[in-house]
Amino acid sequence: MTLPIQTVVPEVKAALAQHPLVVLQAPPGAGKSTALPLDLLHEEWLAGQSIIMLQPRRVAARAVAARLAEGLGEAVGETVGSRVRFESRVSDRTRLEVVTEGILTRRLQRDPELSGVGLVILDEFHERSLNADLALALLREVQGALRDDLRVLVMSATLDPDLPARLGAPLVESAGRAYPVDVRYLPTDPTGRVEDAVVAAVRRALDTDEGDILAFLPGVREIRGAAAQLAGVDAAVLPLYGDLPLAEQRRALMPDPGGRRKVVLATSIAETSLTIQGVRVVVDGGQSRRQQFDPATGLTRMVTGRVTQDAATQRAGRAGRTAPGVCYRLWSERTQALLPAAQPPELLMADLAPLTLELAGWGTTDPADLPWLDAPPPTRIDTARTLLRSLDALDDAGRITPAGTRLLDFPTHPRLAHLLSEADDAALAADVAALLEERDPLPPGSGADLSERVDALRGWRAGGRTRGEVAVLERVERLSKQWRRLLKVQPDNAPPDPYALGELLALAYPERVALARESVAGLHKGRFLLAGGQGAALPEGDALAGARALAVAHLNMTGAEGRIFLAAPLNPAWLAARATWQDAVRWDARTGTLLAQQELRLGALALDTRPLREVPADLKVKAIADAVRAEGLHLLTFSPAASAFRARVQSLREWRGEEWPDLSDAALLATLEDWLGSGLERVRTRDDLARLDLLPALQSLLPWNLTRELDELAPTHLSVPSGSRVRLEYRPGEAPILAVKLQELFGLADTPTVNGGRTPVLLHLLSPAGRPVQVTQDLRSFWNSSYFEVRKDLRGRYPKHPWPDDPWTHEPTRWTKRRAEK
DNA sequence: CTCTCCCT
Repeated sequence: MTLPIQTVVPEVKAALAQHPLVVLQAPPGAGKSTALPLDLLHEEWLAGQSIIMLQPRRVAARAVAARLAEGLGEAVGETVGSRVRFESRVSDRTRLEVVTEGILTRRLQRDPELSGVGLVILDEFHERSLNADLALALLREVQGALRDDLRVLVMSATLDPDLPARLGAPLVESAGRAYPVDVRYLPTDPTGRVEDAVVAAVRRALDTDEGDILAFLPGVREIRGAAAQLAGVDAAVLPLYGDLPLAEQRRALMPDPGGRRKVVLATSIAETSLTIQGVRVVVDGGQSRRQQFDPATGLTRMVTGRVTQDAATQRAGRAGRTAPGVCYRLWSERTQALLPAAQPPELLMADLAPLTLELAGWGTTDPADLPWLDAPPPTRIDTARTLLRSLDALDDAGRITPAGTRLLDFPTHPRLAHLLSEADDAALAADVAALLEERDPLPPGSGADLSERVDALRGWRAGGRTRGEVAVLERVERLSKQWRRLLKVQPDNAPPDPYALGELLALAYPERVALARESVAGLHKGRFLLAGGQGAALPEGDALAGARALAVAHLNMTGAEGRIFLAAPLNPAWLAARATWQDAVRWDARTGTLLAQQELRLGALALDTRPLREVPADLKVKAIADAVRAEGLHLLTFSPAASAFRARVQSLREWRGEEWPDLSDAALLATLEDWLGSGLERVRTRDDLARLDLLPALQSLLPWNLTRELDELAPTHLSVPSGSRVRLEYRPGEAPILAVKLQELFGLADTPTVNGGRTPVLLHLLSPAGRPVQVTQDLRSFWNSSYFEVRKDLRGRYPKHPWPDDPWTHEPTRWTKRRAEK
């Protein structure tokens, strides 16, 4: 029986002969992983060099290598080899090496030219794993700079019409091989529990359909709930998820030994990684749970969301592997159209500290320089750099340090690599690093103390009593053994010093060393402040609650306060030895006073305080300036004279340009230290602030050569015909107001001006009692017309004041008629 | 009741 891929093999060969980068799209069952690579081994352009094929999972890498070797009638390790973590099966004869993605990254670090390799195949590229994206970026850089003969074949199981164009690569398409699957939509209440809906659909399928049933749920909790509800049905109900011991996984994958129908309740592990025999019905609950990195806390957390279209297609396809099948989707056809097409690439969601360190080791200080398909977000890179600097792995320019280069020798997260490379007790470091990487071997509710886990591991390894889950302990021990080999140290089964555990954790999580908050009566102890500034609490009644200081390994930030799941006590003296005395000068907004002391600080933690005898002036000025910026300019009092000065200068800035300083609220706030600095040195309280005389400080902002121009162009007062000097009211952006009794202006034709004659004032003409009767900028037309109406209204009310028939010739006066006659 | 999946 020929495989669909075989019809396009000549096309793939021709494309690779001419292009360094080729995209192959082929659905599941085409044979692209298990047949095609063997056909490429003897191509002329390969020049006798070997092929590396990447797989995202270890199980898949081993299985694919086995199928390929079988195709040649050989065993793995001859022409076809495989290499995954903990297991290498290659020989001198190996020409095709199936490896997991991280292996290639390591190999590129050691040998950037990838000597002896002519072709790299990236399988399952549609998954867009972080390591696949990194591998592609590095390989394209190698092609451009070092190896123009190196070829890359990108293989994808789903159709992405943009991919070839975005890579500038030709596309080869192949058909797949699958039986038809009848997709039926069964909308359910989206506010209900997903396990209830799945259980109902499974019961229905047991009645109406034939064959085994595979149901998708978001996680272990929902799987357990559904399994409990299905306990009575006439079928074998089997859970399937990644953390399940291997024997139980096998029970879900194999036909039921008793010949009963199977109902497999699975997480997304059954989408691609594992194939279940005999499935004819898929029930898709429509949810999936994924990890998301939160740069604000440096933590990854689990997020449950809607399934994506490409994942739903994969899930449905599981019903058609061996015969025609049915897929029940527990949502509506309308919802289906609204689902996102695919998950974002892992690179955009993940913790980028490992990637950033790899790239620094590669010599790339700015990851943006690589030819990415989707570039890693710069803010995430910044977060990663901050962490890596705190681990002494990068310098301020983003270059890798000698200590950082040592971290790359440990194939694990840089945090754990730092723990391993800097620890005094290497045997303990190996155990702790392994425990931190694996799932908790102890059951839920076992408390947060790391030493309980170390005891469990060491007790089990010494052959004493066993606490915890053996399958997990075995995985932990396998990791620990790898670290012991690298560190050249023998295992140690003695009980460790608890403080030594805390110090190890502090190497990996420096921002999570924590100090107990002062306990408030009635509230439970065990609340801590982390050096990173976040608050976190131990579970109620935890044995660690009495500790003064902790090093926290695992926590979850749900609300304002995090929950601590794994930690070790820390000697407060150890913290103090790493802290530094710092002058702390702060404005206390509550009391409105300046607080000045010295604090023994480590990040957000203050371990001790002592009085500060002499307060450095610059710190004081900055603290008060920050307080004014936080609370607002109203903390200061602008006297009428100071306000008038600001208004005059601001008016001139509007009229004459930016040679006049900016005295707006925003500008004054931004430059507080400059113009008010020396004044702030004497301030201790909010009242001191309010009493500051701002006028001299504001005047200092005006260049000396403009002080005379200020008085000429924007005088404070104008003289009027009566002889009075009348105050002007300046309003930036508008004409200044001259408010004056109209009798004082008799005979004046032209409206007075400021700004060197360019800006007429706005006259507020007042009654003898000082009430405005007319607002005008045209005095001449006032005397000629409206004056007479005003006169008619007011003559009777103010008979002692002059109201002449001819305002042009009457003597201007500020007095009544009798006083004027005297 | 933190915990989908995976990797050096």
